[in-house]
Amino acid sequence: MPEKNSYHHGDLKNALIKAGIEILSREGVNGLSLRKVARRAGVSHAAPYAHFADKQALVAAIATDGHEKIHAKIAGLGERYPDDPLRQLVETAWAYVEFGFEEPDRFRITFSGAVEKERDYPALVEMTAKNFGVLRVLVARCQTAGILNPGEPDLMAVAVWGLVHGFVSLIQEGQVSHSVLSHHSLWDMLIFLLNQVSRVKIDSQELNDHSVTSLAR
Amino acid sequence: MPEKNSYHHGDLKNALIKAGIEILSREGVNGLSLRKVARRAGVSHAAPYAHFADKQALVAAIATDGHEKIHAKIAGLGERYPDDPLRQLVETAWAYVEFGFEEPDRFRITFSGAVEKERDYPALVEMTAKNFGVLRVLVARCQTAGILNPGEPDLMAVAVWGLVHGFVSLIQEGQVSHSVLSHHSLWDMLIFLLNQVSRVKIDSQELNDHSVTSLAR
DNA sequence: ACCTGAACACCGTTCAAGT
DNA sequence: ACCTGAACACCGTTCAAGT
Repeated sequence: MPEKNSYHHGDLKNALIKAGIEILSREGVNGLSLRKVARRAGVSHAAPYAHFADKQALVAAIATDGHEKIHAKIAGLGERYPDDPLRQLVETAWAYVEFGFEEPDRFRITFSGAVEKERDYPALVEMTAKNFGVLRVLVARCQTAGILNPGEPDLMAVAVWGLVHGFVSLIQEGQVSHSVLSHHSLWDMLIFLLNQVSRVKIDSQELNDHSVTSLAR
Repeated sequence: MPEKNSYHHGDLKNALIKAGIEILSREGVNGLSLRKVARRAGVSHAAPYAHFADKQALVAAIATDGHEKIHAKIAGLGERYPDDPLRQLVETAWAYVEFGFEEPDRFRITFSGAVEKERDYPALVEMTAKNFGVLRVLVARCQTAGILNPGEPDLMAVAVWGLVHGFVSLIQEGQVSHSVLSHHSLWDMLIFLLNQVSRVKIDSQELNDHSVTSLAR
């Protein structure tokens, strides 16, 4: 779709975001540089400045893209599992875990503050609020159905999000000992965590399509 | 205590760690550079390489120091509040929250994976395990006392840690909306979270010496 | 054993100039 | 409007040489 004009790129902005995500997954957060991104997109190292104010702005765009990916994963769960808010909650949490383990560095940039001043990037703030909104509605629905503990939905949403986010982060950053990890699958651990905030017993075997066990870090 | 010999520093290694922590709190993670650290310690930019293999090694030393600070805060709570594991748990969680908000960048380096390969730094791994050990023992004690939900202590410790860690991280990285933050104090939010994993009702007013409300980010 | 100074490859950012 | 090339200040790391 981009015009391959020799001089003008056509859609350099999106090409830079895409190149940034690729470098991120290959070389990690520390390996991401504007000059590498430009090189990979086939332009000079000063070209990105026509589309992004600075490196932070590109990072913010990558973070926004990450939120969009999460949104695409969880937005349709309401229709896919109608009248089953528990299932929706579990699948939402699992989507979060999957994102964290499949693309750890992208996850880090998206959720773990690679962007210094979020409020300077309205698109990022908006996507963050959008995803939190989806979670809050889902949490409220689970509370009405007697699945989740009562309490203010905003706080309960923060609790559920924090629980899953902390879980993914701690494992990802190598804070959880190998012995704990070797005795439990990610799926079983997640279900254990969700049972903490749940009023009904969530059975780990209820659906075993999520049999991710190894971490190999 | 360090000999102020004109040429030899005496205890440059610790001086570099200290200088690094200071730069961290003044200029943030992105502002931390080996050359700045050397400058602040009053040595040439190549001098640190006599004590640290590379920048990662200095960062690992700073992270280890952060774990030591946390350990100093929580290790004595057992004697300070004997026969009151609930109180010990709440104070431990609060110490974690305090560390996160008083020194956000140091917290980030300590817990949020600034160190790429932890297993290359045995002192860091050891301190991480030590702090997790304190938490696990405390959690097990709370379970015996009927305060925390039952379940394997290792998993339950990960759940409690993840809950608090995720809470601190999400707020710190600006992921939690301003409207949620303006309606609840950090203390009340933490108590709400801990009530999720608790079998007894933890009263927020039980002790109100922790009246931290403003965030002003 | 501990530290310095020069050197190298890399980076973010700016700016006049080209298309 | 979009991109290039040179320039500047900064960084991590290495290494021969000094104390």
